[in-house]
Amino acid sequence: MSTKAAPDATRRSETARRAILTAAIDLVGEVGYPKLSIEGIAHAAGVGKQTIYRWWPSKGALLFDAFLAFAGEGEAAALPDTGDLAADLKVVLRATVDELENPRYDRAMRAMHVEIVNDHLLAAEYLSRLDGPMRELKKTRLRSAQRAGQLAEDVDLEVAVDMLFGPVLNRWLHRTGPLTHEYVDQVVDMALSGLAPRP
Amino acid sequence: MSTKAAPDATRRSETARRAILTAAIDLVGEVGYPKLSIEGIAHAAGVGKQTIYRWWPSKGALLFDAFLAFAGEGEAAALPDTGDLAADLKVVLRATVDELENPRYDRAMRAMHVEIVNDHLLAAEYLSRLDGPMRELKKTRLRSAQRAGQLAEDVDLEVAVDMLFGPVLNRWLHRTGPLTHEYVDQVVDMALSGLAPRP
Amino acid sequence: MSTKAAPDATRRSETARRAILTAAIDLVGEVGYPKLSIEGIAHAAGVGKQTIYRWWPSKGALLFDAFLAFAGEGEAAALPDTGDLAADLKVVLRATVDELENPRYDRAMRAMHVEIVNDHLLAAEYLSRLDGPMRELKKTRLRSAQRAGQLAEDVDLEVAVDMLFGPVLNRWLHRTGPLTHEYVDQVVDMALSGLAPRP
Amino acid sequence: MSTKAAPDATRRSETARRAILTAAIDLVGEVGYPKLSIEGIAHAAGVGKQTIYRWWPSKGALLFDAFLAFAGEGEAAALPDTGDLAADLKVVLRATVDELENPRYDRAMRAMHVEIVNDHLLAAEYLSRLDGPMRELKKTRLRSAQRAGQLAEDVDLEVAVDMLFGPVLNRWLHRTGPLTHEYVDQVVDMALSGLAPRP
DNA sequence: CGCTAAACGAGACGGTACGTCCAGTCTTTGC
DNA sequence: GCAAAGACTGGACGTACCGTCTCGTTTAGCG
Repeated sequence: MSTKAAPDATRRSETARRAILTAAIDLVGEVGYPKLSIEGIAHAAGVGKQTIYRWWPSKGALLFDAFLAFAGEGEAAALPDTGDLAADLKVVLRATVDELENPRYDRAMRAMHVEIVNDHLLAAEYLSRLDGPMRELKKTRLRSAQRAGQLAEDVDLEVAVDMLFGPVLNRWLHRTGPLTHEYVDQVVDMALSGLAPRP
Repeated sequence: MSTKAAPDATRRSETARRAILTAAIDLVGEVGYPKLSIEGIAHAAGVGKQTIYRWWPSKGALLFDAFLAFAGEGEAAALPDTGDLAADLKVVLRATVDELENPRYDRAMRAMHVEIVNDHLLAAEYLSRLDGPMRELKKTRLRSAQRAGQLAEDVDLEVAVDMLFGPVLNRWLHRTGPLTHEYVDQVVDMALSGLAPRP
Repeated sequence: MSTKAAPDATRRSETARRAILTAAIDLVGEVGYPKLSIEGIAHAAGVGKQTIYRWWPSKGALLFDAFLAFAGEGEAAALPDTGDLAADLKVVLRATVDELENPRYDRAMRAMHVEIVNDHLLAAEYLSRLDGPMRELKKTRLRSAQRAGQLAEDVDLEVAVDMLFGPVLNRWLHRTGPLTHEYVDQVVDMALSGLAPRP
Repeated sequence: MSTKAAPDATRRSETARRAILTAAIDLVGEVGYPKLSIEGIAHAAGVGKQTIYRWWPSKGALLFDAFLAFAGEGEAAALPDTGDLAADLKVVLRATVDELENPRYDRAMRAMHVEIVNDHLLAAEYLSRLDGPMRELKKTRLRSAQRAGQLAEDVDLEVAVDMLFGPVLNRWLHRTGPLTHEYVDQVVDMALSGLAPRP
């Protein structure tokens, strides 16, 4: 039995919640993650610090919610399926890099990744609430391709998703090279046809 | 012309430098990156804080040097080349995941990545001093394979490296799944033969 | 208009305030003024440094408040007035030197003077809150003596106070000689009758 | 037997010594005592820190020497003796307040007093090398007046000096009022004739 | 006159304290 | 009766100096 009363979510102020999430996203975009502080968010949101601590266990969790609330809003329910797997994947990956090139989105996304890298719980949360659903959509599209004979039957879809998105995400995070449409096209083509020579 | 006199490197204490780098690596392994402090490193190294600030501009730069000093020591000069590309790549990637599974290495590596993600200058340093040389070794091995007809002639080696290592690094950083030998074997096979069905 | 919000005095913790003042006086008595540090006071008072910086602009101001709080507590409302001016003044000055001989008081007092000597604002504060009121009491007693014909009518009381207390304070601060009851008696007698021979 | 070789005064660099003393006086006049640092003096004098530490045990001792070297240069060998005691004393005291009103002198003098107040050894040094000789001159003049019948025969000259200079020094140090020629005239007159009414 | 030892400038070193910022908790007050 | 406001303890930040300790480089005096 806990001595500390759990906050009663029914009484939660929706105004405050929105203000906090908005302030968090705005601030991380303005000052960058390393200079982001709870105090700064509270001030910008016109909210007491306690109101933040009452509802979020960590800066990462707050950032995560903020990210979900804004980035996740216009999320598609399914990936395009024109029948041409390569073309569809290129569309999706090009959209992804376009998003990542937007400085606001980029900064928030990097901030979230920084938190995830060092916080197991947050990583789990991320997997189940953001990465998981997205991954499911991708696997659905790949499964459709598999049925259409455009993907080898013995391909592990989980790994296939990694093959397509891993290189791109990695290049973005580590800035190992420019993130262009040409690059993602190459990745898609290479992933589909393989590095080894075709007979 | 700078108004601030640069420290005179010839008078630098090698003892202090080693103690600081060692302490940094040790501490990041013990307490993790978010709880790592310059003050803590200085104390553990038996060194004044100023001695750290005199020689490193940021915690990230220090971490980077520490990482270079220790992780880079036993670095191979070339990747194995037995003639069997797939087997060689699997050896390398298995060794990589083994390293990443070592908690000490894992924590230091994550710490460095966190710094790199938010610090352009450090990222550039990382590219030129750590990632670049490693990438060159990988490309050399792939080039050899290309000459041997085990790799398609039109493959962009830069992207090929991304295809092989990106998925693994990504899974490690984001913990999207277990990092096993089986997984890297799958990645290598899939990258070489492609996702599309072979005729 | 200030950009920095002034602290809200109504929310101030009386507990912390008392602990800080007490610690300041105790520490200056123990380690002496030159080794007195804000950090030391904060630690001894079980208080965060910020709580000191929030309410006092300088070490001198804190010391001054501490001094006021403790030394000023048992302050007399008026100087003795038995009708015998010389005797009354000797009583007061003897009490003063007794206080100054108390090492605790002596150290705190010296510390305050050091701050005052180099800080105009603090000096002004000192004049209005400590020296001024005391001086008024002294002048009141002298005025009474003047009415009783024991003091020349054309004597400037301000200067008269200096004549009586200046030599004693000076000898104390500069240690130009022993501070004894005999000495203050001499000062009083000499100030009243003058150095020139009486006819 | 000491392990530490005493510095060999015969090899001492007169250039460095002068540069240090000059820099000390200049700096204390510019930045004030509380912001005066050994490092700053060394830099301004174009001298290594060690050269200061080699020859002076403390900042106070250095300041004291600097003060002696500059303030003591034009020191008179005797006080004026025109036969008119009051006039002579007024001349001396007016000259004193003029000096104290010079900001450069004022700051250096205050700095020295601060050191003296908290350092017994320095205070003793001050008494024997600066205050003592000056006091002797003053007593000599008073003794002359005593012989001329302008001073009561039973007056303790030590205390008499305090009566004349104590009030002025005190007003200067504590800024209890303006330091004017009128003020010192009043002090001299009052000290000579006494506060009590003359019959 | 050339050797040598000390003093010199420079500045890195282990430290202490500075004054600021923020984390996370606790308290008061206004709506 | 909740939440804004914000004071509280705690502790890391990056800076400034402390006093000590080498470094090479003059420089003085002796042999």
